[in-house]
Amino acid sequence: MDNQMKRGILDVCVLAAIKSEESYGYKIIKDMKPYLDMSESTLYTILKRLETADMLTVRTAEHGGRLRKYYRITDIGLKRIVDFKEEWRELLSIYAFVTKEGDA
Amino acid sequence: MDNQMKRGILDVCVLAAIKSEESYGYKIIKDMKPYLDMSESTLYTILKRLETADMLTVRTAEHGGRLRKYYRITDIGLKRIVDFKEEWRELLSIYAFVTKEGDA
DNA sequence: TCGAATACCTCGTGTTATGATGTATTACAT
DNA sequence: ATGTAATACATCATAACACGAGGTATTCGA
Repeated sequence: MDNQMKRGILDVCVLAAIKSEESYGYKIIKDMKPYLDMSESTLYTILKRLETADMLTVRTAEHGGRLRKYYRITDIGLKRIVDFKEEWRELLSIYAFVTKEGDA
Repeated sequence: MDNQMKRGILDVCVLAAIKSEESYGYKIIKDMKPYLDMSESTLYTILKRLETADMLTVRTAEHGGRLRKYYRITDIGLKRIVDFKEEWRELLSIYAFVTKEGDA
């Protein structure tokens, strides 16, 4: 998918990936893979951003001799998903505009 | 709607606005208003970009003592709209991902 | 033993939406 | 006649942000 197209939805995708249970970077990318490709550099940037925005919390834990950072969604993060659903309605309206009238 | 969210669809919206018949900047903004707010600076940037990409052609004509630049979509522009419909399917899949499983 | 997988991170770059600002003319109300 | 909105175009600086390239370090299977 187009780079620009991804803006605005990547954040929400990451939040969705940790919605039901906490997860960590490497796993989030793999979970999202079937739906959307996201580079590691992008993911870690987003995770930092979401943390700053208090949409998720982080905890570091050891796993198999390596450190993992587990991310858990917050109420603010959950609200972001709800807001996205609102925005989706606007998107539907725009999609209708793009595909309507004198359609080629 | 979120600023970032608009990326990737603004181009297509402008193309859709001139799809059935040529139009000009000021009118395009008004036509899109019910669906999406776009500032003038954004529109003229996009029009320039689409022209460079050969997705539209321009012709200047006088109207009521003022100059207007009329934009007409090209085959490449029409193809862009078709491609967008493809991308839309991916978006639907992402939307499903965001709203599914353990939904809050 | 050696590469792939796991797991994290930073930095520079290119794209781009927008507010602020500018230039002109026309239309309309006061 | 005077001013204000509407029409119509454009540029520039700025900030957001996705990504490739590059870096570090450990574990595990061939």
